[in-house]
Amino acid sequence: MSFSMIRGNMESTLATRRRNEILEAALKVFSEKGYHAAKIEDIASELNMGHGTFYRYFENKLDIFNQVVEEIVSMITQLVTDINPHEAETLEDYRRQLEMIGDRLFGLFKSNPSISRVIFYEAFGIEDRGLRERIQEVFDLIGRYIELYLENGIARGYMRADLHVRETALAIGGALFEACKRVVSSSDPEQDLSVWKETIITLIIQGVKKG
Amino acid sequence: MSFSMIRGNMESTLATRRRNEILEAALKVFSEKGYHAAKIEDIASELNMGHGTFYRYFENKLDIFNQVVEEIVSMITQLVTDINPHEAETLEDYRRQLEMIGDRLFGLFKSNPSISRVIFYEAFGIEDRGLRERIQEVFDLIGRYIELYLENGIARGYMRADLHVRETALAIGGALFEACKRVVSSSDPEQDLSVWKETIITLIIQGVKKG
Amino acid sequence: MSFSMIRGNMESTLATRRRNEILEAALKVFSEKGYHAAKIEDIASELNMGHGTFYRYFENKLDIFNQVVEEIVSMITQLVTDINPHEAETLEDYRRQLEMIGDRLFGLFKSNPSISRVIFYEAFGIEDRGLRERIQEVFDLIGRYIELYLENGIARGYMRADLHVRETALAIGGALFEACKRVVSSSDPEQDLSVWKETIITLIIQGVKKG
Amino acid sequence: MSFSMIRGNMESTLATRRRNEILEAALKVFSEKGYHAAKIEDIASELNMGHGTFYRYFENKLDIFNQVVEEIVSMITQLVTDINPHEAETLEDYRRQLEMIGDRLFGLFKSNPSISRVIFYEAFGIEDRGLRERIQEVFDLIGRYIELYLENGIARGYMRADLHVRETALAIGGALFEACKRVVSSSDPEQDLSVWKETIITLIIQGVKKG
DNA sequence: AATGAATGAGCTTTCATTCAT
DNA sequence: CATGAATGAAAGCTCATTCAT
Repeated sequence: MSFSMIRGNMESTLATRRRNEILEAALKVFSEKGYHAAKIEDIASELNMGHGTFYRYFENKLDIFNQVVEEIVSMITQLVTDINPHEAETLEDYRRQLEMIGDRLFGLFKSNPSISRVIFYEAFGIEDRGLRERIQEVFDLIGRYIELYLENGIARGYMRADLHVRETALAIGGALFEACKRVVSSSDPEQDLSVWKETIITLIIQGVKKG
Repeated sequence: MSFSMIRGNMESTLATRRRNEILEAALKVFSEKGYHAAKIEDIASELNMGHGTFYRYFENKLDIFNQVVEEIVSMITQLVTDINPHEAETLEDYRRQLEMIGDRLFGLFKSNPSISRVIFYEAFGIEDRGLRERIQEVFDLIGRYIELYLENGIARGYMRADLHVRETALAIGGALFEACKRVVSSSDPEQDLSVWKETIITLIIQGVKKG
Repeated sequence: MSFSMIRGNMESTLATRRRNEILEAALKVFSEKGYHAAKIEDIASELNMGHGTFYRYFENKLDIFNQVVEEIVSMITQLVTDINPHEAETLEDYRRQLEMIGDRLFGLFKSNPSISRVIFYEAFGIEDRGLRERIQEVFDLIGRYIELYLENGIARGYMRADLHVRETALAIGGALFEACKRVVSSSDPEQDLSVWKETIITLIIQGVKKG
Repeated sequence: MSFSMIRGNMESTLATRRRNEILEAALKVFSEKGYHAAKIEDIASELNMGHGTFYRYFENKLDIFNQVVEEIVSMITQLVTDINPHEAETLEDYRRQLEMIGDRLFGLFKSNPSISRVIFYEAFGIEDRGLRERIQEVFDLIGRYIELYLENGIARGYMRADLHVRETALAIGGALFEACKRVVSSSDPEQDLSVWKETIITLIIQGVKKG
């Protein structure tokens, strides 16, 4: 699955197609080698392309990495904001929403495992304030959405009113991302996905306590 | 708090003391600039030391980063393995253990904030299989310890027997690390720490469900 | 004033017209940015023309610079050779000739200030023996013409017979070019031009000595 | 003759000696190849030195060129400001001063012909405002000194009071530099120098007019 | 004829590492 | 042991030139 497909980009001049190819190749190379070890040459030869060509489409190495991250960020954002946090009227509804999000996030990462490697690992090694902030933003966004779910649950009366919503949301986010990482690198992702979904959802809803 | 102090290293020839100073300086520099932006020169001048001297104590740049990470890993390991997972006889005991771990982990990261920056962020940007695995190991170790707590809880009968212990443990780990990151970078760490402890513990034990 | 106008080029196929446009644009760009900083792309976009087109009219970058210089050289040559050094029968005639040359040279440089910037400054930065020699030639040509004036003056008896004509001619050339540079870059060229003409002519004819 | 000798630099740590060697080599290379064609590698191999070493002593290519120019500028400045324009009481004194300046300027350029090539030719091809201004400054300085001579001559009564001193000074400067260029590149410099001195001085003092 | 996408030689610059002092 | 001058591999980036369309 390519960036352009996911974005539903229908217009595809030769130039934009080329651009997307390079973006795709860069994602692959960055995820395999990491930002610093990746050479522009590597990206270019991935496409049997002269490395000078790269610079017709992107300013420089940091520029393309930013854009790769931007693509990923916008995919995740779309995926997260797509579900209405206020819809869930019961705990059961909520559980279904959680499952849906898990499926989607995992679907995204599985469609192109490079995405998870870049967003969860490689992106942290770059000393660029803007980039760091952009990545923080997406994690924060997810956090804020989880907050909305919790607030909705509290308002509807099926969640405890004394929750620290922000912290609880971030904690759930942490657990969620751990699940994503593990499932993506699993040897039996389908099986693991279902176990993880059950685990996360149960943990969130009931905790570990008996009864 | 220095590495050597934490490790309780009593023997301190001139050479080992120097080594520890360099390790300390390297931790600082790596955490401030990141692995790639950090120059050997930076580490050396932190100690008003010729940068050639560096190579009398460490093989090369990757070597010292590995050792910095190793120090951190062993601190965390010690801290985690220090508590006996089988001691907690009741849910209340367990809650106390969780609090203790939270305090300790946070104490470690707060004593030297560079530690958290390196272990949570900088360490990911390096393309070195051995290093990656070493870091994964420490997260896995923590996961395994949390597993032991869960198994103990199940055996003692105060936790649900149908938990996927491994996955639940990793999920808890994910939430825990998120908490650590947030508290460390908080503007009011003490206040936040107590909120986070309550949040995490409540989430783990009861989940979000009302009642 | 364009190159073609000055050369009085009447035949103008589409191709030669295009060629002249490019030459014109190149003069502008070279004078603004200097040879090395000027990109073929810059010249092309000056004409809203694809930069590939450039190579239909000129061999390469050095080629067009040479031709730009050639145009300038031939303008100056024409201007200088246009006056007959043997016409001046008296010192007064000579003074009038000098004035005329000053007016013309300055007129040329003022009609297109790029010309002076290229010939006096940019042309020196290029490492191309042929080009250097071509430029030297035009300065030498002017020198030789000034020689002819001097020889004529000596023959007619109104100049000192013991002049080192070659060196005196070159010295006068040096003073003349300095005047050109200063007038061209002056904030009040008309005023400066008349002062400079008087200065140069007086210096040449009488020197600085009183009486 | 080296930069350091001329500057009378007595202190010569290993570092400053190295620096001067590089400056010297750079002067040679820049004068032979021109700024743009000169590679850092060329300067380095001139000294059988790794090209990385260059960067221990100079920021970058433009930096060293600036410093080469700065050395030249300060030599010329020293040489020019060394003679007191108010000393000449008679035209004969003035003539002797002119001769002295000619000898010195020529002596400088002859001691290291690269100097004249850099200051008269190569320095013009660089697109760097600061550099251009610095070079203009030295030419202007010489102009201002010549002005002082003229003003002194007028005050003493041996020069015409109606001279445009500034313009006359610059014109003389133009002639003077032309002489320098020619003598430096002459095949018989000694002979040419004496002819040129006589020519310039005669031209300045008497002009070309008979009687 | 006109175009501009593609190319890669060629440059500058950095910095981990070495080693003579 | 300590030093820091020297090194050169290695990478990013530019832009004149080519050539398929």
